[in-house]
Amino acid sequence: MYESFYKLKAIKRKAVLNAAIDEFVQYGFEKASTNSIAQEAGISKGSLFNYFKNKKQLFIYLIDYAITVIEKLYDQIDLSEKDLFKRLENIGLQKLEIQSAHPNIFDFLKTIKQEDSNQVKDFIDSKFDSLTNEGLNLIYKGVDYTKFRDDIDIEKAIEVLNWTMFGFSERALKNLDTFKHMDEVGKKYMNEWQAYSDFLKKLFYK
Amino acid sequence: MYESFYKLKAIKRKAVLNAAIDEFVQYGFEKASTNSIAQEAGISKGSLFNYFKNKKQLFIYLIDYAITVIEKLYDQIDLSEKDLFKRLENIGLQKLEIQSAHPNIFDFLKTIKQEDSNQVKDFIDSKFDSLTNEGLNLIYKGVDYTKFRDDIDIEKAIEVLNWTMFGFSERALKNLDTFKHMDEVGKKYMNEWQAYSDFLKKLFYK
DNA sequence: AATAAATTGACCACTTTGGTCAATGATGAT
DNA sequence: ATCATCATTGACCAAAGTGGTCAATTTATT
Repeated sequence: MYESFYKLKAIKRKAVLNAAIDEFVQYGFEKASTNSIAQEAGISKGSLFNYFKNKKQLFIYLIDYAITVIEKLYDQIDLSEKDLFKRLENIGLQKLEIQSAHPNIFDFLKTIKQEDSNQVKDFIDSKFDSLTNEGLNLIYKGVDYTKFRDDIDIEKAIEVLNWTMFGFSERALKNLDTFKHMDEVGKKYMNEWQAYSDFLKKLFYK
Repeated sequence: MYESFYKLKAIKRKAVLNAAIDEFVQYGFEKASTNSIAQEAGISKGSLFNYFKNKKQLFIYLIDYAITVIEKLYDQIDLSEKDLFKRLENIGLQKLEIQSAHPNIFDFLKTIKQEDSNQVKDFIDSKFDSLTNEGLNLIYKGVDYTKFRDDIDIEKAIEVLNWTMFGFSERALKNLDTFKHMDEVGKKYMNEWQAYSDFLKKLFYK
């Protein structure tokens, strides 16, 4: 199916993936331009349509790719880690790693859920039926909630924690320096996050 | 300049404004389609180009409109209210009122800052030079921070509060029922917000 | 009924679309 | 050096969409 695409060198393959992801995130399936994708990826349109027989196939490939990425993320959750903050920190690190390779892949997953082109809607729905919230629950499975203060609404605490993580990572990604190496940047931001994590832990925990 | 547009009935005017805002938010200036705007607003393209002489004028009008809206919001901040939570609640109420008329207007302000079409970039820059962060600082001016616990990092507390507000309103807007009346919906969500506000107040305050 | 004002959508020249394919370039074996 | 294989290119296509116009029609006002 995608043999010619797999044969590509990793760097080029990544460039194509990210160019396509960016374009679909910004404009949606119908208005995404294969011309722009090819140009942004630094390849000719002929090549793009050699790797993928048409726009729809490319889109479908991306969805499957993004889903396997997110499933791998869920698989790597360390269920033996009972501390919520430590567990989220691990997941954050892995997300950072993914995002250093594919900066927009989580946005892509978010936007395709709202995609409304009839050409691809059915396919998307079929893919997400199975995936929905499966891993999201996993994140909180087996967490030791007795560490939380008794006079606190734990559900609200988790929501605030989530929104804080989201806000923090949004801000961090804006400042991402694409020239520096991932492990360097990763260290910096995980350090910064530590401060927020400690801040909330002090408030939430006994 | 825009006489014919001002003569329109309020409902129609609002429809045009929101259709245009939505289109520009989603696709940016260059790729926004005047055909789509007219169709979405329920008017003919001829009318659209009667109200605004061209796409650029329409875009510029929207920017000015959005800026006056946000300036009015800043003007209405009650500086005599020294409690941060109460002050933010007031602002939230006013934002809700604005958003019930123009659901996407804050997104519009956010996205035009990243607009990179040469046709309009200069205009945008000139508009935002003066506005930047002017009102954002106002929100926190004169707030009584002695109410906060002494062992707390107030800057982080404000950030967490902001991210929580953002997360909450994002979620609330997704569930917005367009059929119900604004005051009804507003009451419901301000009630829900109260719970989050109290939750954080209990943690942050002495 | 007559006049003025507002609205329409077919129409224009031009650009962009997704997709094709003959030609060219690169690679490695002989 | 020759040849055969494979990857890559971009000019090219019909079709669709673009921002914008304007004569003709509908609606409102007198």
